[in-house]
Amino acid sequence: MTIQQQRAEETRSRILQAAEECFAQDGYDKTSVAAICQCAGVSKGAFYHHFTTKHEIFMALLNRWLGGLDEQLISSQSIQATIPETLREMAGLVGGVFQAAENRFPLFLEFWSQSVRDPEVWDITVAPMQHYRDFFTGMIERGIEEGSIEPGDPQTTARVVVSLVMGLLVQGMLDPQGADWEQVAREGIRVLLEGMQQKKQ
Amino acid sequence: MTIQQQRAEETRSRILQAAEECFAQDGYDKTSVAAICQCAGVSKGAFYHHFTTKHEIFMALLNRWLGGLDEQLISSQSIQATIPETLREMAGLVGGVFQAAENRFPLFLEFWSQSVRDPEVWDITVAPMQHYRDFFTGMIERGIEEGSIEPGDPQTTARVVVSLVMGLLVQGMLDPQGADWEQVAREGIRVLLEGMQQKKQ
DNA sequence: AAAAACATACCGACCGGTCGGTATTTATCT
DNA sequence: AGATAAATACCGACCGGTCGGTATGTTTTT
Repeated sequence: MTIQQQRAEETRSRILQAAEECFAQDGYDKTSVAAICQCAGVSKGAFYHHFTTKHEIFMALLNRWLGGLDEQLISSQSIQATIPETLREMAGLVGGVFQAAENRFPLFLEFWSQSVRDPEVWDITVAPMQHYRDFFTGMIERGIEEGSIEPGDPQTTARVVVSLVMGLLVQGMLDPQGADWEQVAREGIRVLLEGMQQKKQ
Repeated sequence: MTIQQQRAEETRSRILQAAEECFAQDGYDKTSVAAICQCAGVSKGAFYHHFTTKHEIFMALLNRWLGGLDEQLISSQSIQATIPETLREMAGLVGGVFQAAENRFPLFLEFWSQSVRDPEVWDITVAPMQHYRDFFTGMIERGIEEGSIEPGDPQTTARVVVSLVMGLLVQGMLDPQGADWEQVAREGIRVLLEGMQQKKQ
């Protein structure tokens, strides 16, 4: 990689960083390209050299953000543990996720809001949801196999889990100080598992 | 009420209706006052005769929408039933709520998105959440009293319930065709109750 | 010198809000 | 009851300003 390419990529990432901050702070529409440029310390020419459109940089951010999120969650499952144990462990991670992504949450809402209008945004916003759905469906199925979860429709049960997590996310986004959301997550998963587990009769 | 007042209120509600449609379709920022006027079939003068600001009509819509929602939910609790029965019944209502408010969902997301930036919007958007929290807290407390729910922190449990409902809402908003959300709601409440109920040992 | 990486000046479109004017209804006076 | 004044409801041209995007020039690397 040449010196010039290095420099270019540095500028590119500076612009991305600045755009993320601006979008999170003021929303997509109210963030002007000029504001992004000023925040990044570059000119408009630099911006339009690296991105063809304001919309494009928005999509770039969305992809980067979702990619990272996905990686983090999938890698957090241990193999030797029981399904309920794994789920409980994942609930414990919620607090970390909240803290790590706290300032990106407004951007998240922005994505959702845009996805109603823009099919392109919809695709990559809703896809992860279905992805997690499948992920949890697999877990539930294995739980039923190993006998730790009561037989039932894994699809529906998985949707219930995802719904709970989504709800936690939204509440955490809108009212971060409203509760200890990590604790609520743990309690929620606990109760859900209690309701899903085989009763010893 | 005089003829002139009738006429005025008719135009006013026409503008409100048009604004609701436009905001839901294009979002707050991208909806121009001119577009609202065209959709309502009135002039800009009429608009600014009835509302002082674009922001004001947004708030008017928000208030109207939340008022209706609140009424609907609170009135749906029967007194003679057991707490778990009441909760199950409320879960059954979800389908109706979804169908009734389907085209308003984008507006809902818009409200949330705005609430991150606008404290005024935040107040009246997040307040209902706390309201429902208290509402469910009361129900859980009564459930504990009547012995149908295992003792624990009613606050946290209530937050779990609200989270589940919120998550269902979001998923239903973003992917209405993705599942039979009413069924998921019923199943979710069922599992939660199963986990919360006193085990006969 | 050719190309990449920027900078700057600028354009046309649009938007929220204003304002002077008009038409219709309502109140007041004779 | 008829005339007149006042208030209400509404119209639509217009303005200051912003914004996304472009065209062109300048510097730096290859």
